Amino acid sequence: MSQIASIDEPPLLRRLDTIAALTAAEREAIRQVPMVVREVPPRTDLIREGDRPDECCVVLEGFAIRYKLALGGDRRIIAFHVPGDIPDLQSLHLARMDHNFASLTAMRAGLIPHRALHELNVRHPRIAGALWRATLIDASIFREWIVNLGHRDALSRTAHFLCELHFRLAVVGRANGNGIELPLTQADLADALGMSAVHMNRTMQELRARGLIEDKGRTISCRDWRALRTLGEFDPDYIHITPHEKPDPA
Amino acid sequence: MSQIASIDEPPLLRRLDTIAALTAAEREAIRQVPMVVREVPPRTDLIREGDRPDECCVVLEGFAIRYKLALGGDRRIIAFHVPGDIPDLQSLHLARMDHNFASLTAMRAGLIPHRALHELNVRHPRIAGALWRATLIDASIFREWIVNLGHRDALSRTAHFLCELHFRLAVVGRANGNGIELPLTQADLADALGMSAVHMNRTMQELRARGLIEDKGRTISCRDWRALRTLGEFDPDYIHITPHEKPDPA
DNA sequence: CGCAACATTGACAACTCTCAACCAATGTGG
DNA sequence: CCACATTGGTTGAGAGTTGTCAATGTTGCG
Repeated sequence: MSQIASIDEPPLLRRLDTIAALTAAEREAIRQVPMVVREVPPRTDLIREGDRPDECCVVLEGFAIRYKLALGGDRRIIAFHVPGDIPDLQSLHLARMDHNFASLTAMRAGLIPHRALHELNVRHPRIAGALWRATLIDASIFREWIVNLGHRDALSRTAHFLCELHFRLAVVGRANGNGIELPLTQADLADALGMSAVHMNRTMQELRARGLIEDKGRTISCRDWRALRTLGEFDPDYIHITPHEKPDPA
Repeated sequence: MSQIASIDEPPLLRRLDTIAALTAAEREAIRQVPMVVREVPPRTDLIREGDRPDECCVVLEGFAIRYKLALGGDRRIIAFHVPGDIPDLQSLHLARMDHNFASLTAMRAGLIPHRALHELNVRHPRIAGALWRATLIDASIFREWIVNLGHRDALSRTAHFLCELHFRLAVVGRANGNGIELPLTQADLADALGMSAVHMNRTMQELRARGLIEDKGRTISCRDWRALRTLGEFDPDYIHITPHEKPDPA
């Protein structure tokens, strides 16, 4: 019924393999979808609130965020995206964007016309189901963020975020052993985690002091993810990876 | 192409009318979907984390919540549901529940087998689109909660919540003028808004002291929703009501 | 070298939590 | 009808967490 994705699988296919068991025909159909590849500079808006996009964007390489702007112009990061994600998949059925979507690092993006996705959905109902499921996983991650922001203190909130990032990167083969790339500045992190940059800084120091993380430059590493998971009450079930692709639970 | 829902429209149809312009045939197909009606006592779990439901539940009357349980057993409310909502629609494509779903008040629930919904989706792609959209609106509300919990203080957080509730009730014709039913205890509210019950109490007092709300029993009313919206930075765009059904923006 | 972006620090204020008690409304049993 | 238990709302005091402001390091890069 399905094959395991190889390391050099295109990011979208690799990601879809983690949420559905696709047939060879379905995989081929996905490969054939027309996609325009575009190199996006760091910190560049791709979609703004109020836009009505007619294409979706796959993250092929690099990192992206979604954010909202407060009345005062403050930015509130609401989601973080890794290769294989389709951050604006919702635009397929929800015409008006209610938030912004931007690159964080330099990013390679794959643009797929809505029309092509609609055709794919009609021709391959199981792919439609998989895409629907992708948006549902998106929502599940939001729910977990609600818990994280509403009910955990700065330290475990940060631990939880790092565990989620590590897990999601591992799923698509982007974790380097114990380390992950963390392209967010502390101010970005603070914004995503609902705290001030100063407190974010002190929280990172506390994590380092406890020996839970080490960071050199843009990379963060952790000798004991289990300890970090305990601190952050992290349980990856909410990311809904199908068993056949569940990554090493180290 | 579409008709405006009448007051005594079944809640699901009334809700779907606010997110899609359905044809008479599509509306009839929805009416014909087999649904078992069940009376549910207050505060009763309908679905637990780990369950794999084979039906979806429409809220016909009353209120429901979704929540997660922390390791220590603490409950974290992640969503609030009003008549017309299908809180577990995600189970159609995401087999394993990652959270719990329970009645809050006495509730009339309509249970629809997944099979029937899948058939409906196959036969009526535009209904499938509308249901997909419903799950996307769900996700949009989660995003707004992320902003609310992460970036607003207790007072405006509470104001925002009340505005959302009022708006969503108004959409399905369940607001009584300036008042709404608020069946949550202060402890429930505190839990949903990520604060302690004591602080919730003081926050409600502050809202009353400022003349923004009045509450008698299980009902809350507000003379000036505009002021409350300003305080809560509430803008209903994220609820994605289609223009033809947009309720009075008072 | 010198700028610019990011990280870090200290002092202080503000917000929110915890604990522990008390009040008010409601419902039940005797 | 009252005594009592239960639930939900309220209060006060004190502690803990987090935010703000303003300044100082540090690093990378033109």
